[in-house]
Amino acid sequence: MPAVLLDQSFYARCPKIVARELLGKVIVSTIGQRRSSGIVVETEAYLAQGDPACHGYRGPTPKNGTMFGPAGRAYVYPIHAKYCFNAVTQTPGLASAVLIRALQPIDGLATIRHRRGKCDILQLCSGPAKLCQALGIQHWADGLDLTRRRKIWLQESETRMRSDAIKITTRIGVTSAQNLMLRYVLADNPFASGPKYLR
DNA sequence: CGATGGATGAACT
DNA sequence: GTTCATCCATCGT
Repeated sequence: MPAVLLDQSFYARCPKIVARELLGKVIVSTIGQRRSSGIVVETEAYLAQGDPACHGYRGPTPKNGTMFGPAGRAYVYPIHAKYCFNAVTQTPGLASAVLIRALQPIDGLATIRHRRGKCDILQLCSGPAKLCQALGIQHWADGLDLTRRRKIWLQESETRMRSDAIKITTRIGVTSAQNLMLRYVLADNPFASGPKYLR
């Protein structure tokens, strides 16, 4: 019996709620006939209103258009020769999303290690660009419908997490709105990114 | 067409 | 702590 796919009603909510509830869910990639997956252990919310760090803050552009579209789509953008993966939240017209920042790898470890060129399991998906490389996600995935079981999707976890304690901190790497507590991380999880005091 | 800058990551000291 | 390679949409000539 296949795991329960996260549907549009899951994504079509406030990004703070979605960011919190995505922790412990599983992201699956079936790119290149290879399945790779991991448990989401760290997310960040980017708000439609009052959040200058959000890419949609200054209105729609060709680059951020996906953020203004329907919930449950992937918003993938290039940064510093790498990519970051977000799930679009709320309703069309509101540019909000949740950035997936770190995973605990589950399936396709050999594929992930090959894509990453690294061996240490703690370093495979501990950062937004790292997990994109690990799962084979690139700019072509921008706009992809995550509510279909096609190439990339998110589903309920079939295994219980060791701990479900959640730590909330400021976001990593943003230069504006540094005061907002919008980063969600499974407490003490070694697969998360950032320094230890942020876990 | 060249310059710029960013929700980064790796390799340094 | 630091530097810097690299992508690509956007913006200013």
